[in-house]
Amino acid sequence: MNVENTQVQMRKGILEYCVLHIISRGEVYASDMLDELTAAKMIVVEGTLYPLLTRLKNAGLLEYKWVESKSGPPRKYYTLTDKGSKVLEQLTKTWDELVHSTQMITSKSRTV
Amino acid sequence: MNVENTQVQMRKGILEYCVLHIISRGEVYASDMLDELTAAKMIVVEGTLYPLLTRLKNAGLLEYKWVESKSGPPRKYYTLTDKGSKVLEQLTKTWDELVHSTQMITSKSRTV
DNA sequence: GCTTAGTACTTGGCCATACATAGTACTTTT
DNA sequence: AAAAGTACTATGTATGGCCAAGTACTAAGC
Repeated sequence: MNVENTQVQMRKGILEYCVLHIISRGEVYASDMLDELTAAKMIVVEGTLYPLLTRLKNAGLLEYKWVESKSGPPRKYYTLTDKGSKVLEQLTKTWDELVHSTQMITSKSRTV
Repeated sequence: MNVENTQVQMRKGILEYCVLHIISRGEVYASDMLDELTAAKMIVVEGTLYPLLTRLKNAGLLEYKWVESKSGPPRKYYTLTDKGSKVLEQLTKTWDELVHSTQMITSKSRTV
């Protein structure tokens, strides 16, 4: 058990929320998302993002269309489905509550 | 894939941070922690908390002493070790950064 | 004294996800 | 035709939260 590992664990689930949010703002493809996630220091690698997108698509939260690219192979541009929007709403609520709960606990100082 | 599952995933790692924080405030035993975590709506069950405490103890972050109880079996009262305090500091930083990163992403609104 | 209820802690198995790594397929450049 | 770059796929590992059943001790009821 080390700190790095806990940091990895902390990202679990939150990443899904962030990805849904990014897609909710307009059509994007994987590399766009990687750039934004990296910029926000929500460090993610290809091998994490692509399987996540596939999971979300299979769950019916996303859909995509192929778009030809001028510099390389075609890209999958993702958009949220209605179901995806609903899930995003729920996750937003969950995340807000989680932050609130954590704050409730970590804002207390020692009583001894 | 369902929302509940993601909610469970979101808790990963964060729970560890919360537990360390609770213990950092003074000696407590498991039921105390469960009460506080439940009060903060950070829903946790016995089967999650006890193994977590054992992991943290084996990692050298916690130590405990048995204390006789007037109403039931003896209790393990936990305290943080020096190592535990250091880890807590790091996790605090990690958590703050994660909240910040998530905010960076989720505060943007759609550009389309 | 024996059973019942309550409290505190333990254990084993399951599942989902983040990650590492390697690989496929297509396009453009040289 | 070969090399480099881009976009996506596939497989295997490790970890932590959860469920469910179980152990052990104390106190109360009959």
